Amino acid sequence: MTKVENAGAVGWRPQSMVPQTQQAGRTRDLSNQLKDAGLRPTRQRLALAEILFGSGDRHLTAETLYEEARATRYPPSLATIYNTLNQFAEHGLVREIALYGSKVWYDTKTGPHYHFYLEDKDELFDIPEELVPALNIAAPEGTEVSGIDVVIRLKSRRR
Amino acid sequence: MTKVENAGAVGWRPQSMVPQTQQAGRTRDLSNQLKDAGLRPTRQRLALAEILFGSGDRHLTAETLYEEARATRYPPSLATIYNTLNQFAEHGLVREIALYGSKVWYDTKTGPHYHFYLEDKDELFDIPEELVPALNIAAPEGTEVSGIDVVIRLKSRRR
DNA sequence: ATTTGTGCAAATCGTTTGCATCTGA
DNA sequence: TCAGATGCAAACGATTTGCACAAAT
Repeated sequence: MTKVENAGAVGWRPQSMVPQTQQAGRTRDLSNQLKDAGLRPTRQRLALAEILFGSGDRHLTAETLYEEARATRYPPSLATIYNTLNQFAEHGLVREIALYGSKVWYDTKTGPHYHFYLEDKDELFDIPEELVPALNIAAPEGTEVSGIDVVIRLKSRRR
Repeated sequence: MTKVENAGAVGWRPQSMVPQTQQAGRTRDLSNQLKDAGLRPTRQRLALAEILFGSGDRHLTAETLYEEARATRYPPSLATIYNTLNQFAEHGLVREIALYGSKVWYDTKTGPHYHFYLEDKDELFDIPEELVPALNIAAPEGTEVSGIDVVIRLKSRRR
């Protein structure tokens, strides 16, 4: 990754958390959502926002998003996908997810919650709230918690 | 990373877990430890094993290990460092740690436990057992837990 | 004598960046 | 008008791989 600067956009944070006008995601709304987050609603950003926030919560990688976006009216270049995802993350519209050193995943659900990662299928999904016990671990002296990442890796039960 | 095959060596696992003759890590022991794990005790592997298991638990990246290994009698090439770490991981001598997309970390402590990651310093360390509540989350139908990764990110408390 | 490991350099993969060109306010 | 976006291709950093050579059994 090599992104020391942008280190502020990972995991959930107590902070901001822009209101996410899910559903009824008309362009108007998405446009405002972007503005509220301090981002200019450009064509490609709207295209991506539509994909990301148009329907329920999503878990995807830059590559996945790129593929989906190719079908839209203003398909962004791969570079723009990366740039945009980073910006969205910086502005709290999506959150990054910690996984093994390969690709970075993005989650449109920004609040605190944990994940299941299905190894065989390379799929990521939320762990239902009710299954998660509160994880109240005291931070060491002089530090404070900036985020908590929990990933439970799963494999299909061997026959 | 691009390592779909070797996907079996991550995180803690209920399985094997070769006995780790910590302390008193004489070459003899290390050599046997490697043999027990099914790996030929070559010079460079011994050099790495010495660094990894010679003293207490360690958390490091390929780069870190490479640097330390340069000082030994048979300094392995960077490629060998990577190959060896992968092998060690596959054979349960070390475990990989899930962090944000940059480098992969390795932990010489293979049993189940979680981590604190100090963002400012790019340092990783264990969370003391007693602070960790058991995380008993039921795996979805047709799957079984293959590993649990918990990382609590910390930042120095802002003055 | 075989099999396995090692080193080097080249190759890959995910991601970032420089720069000339567009676009939204 | 003009700061901010976008696209492209080149640059990058971490990791893997192909192949000729060396070492372990």
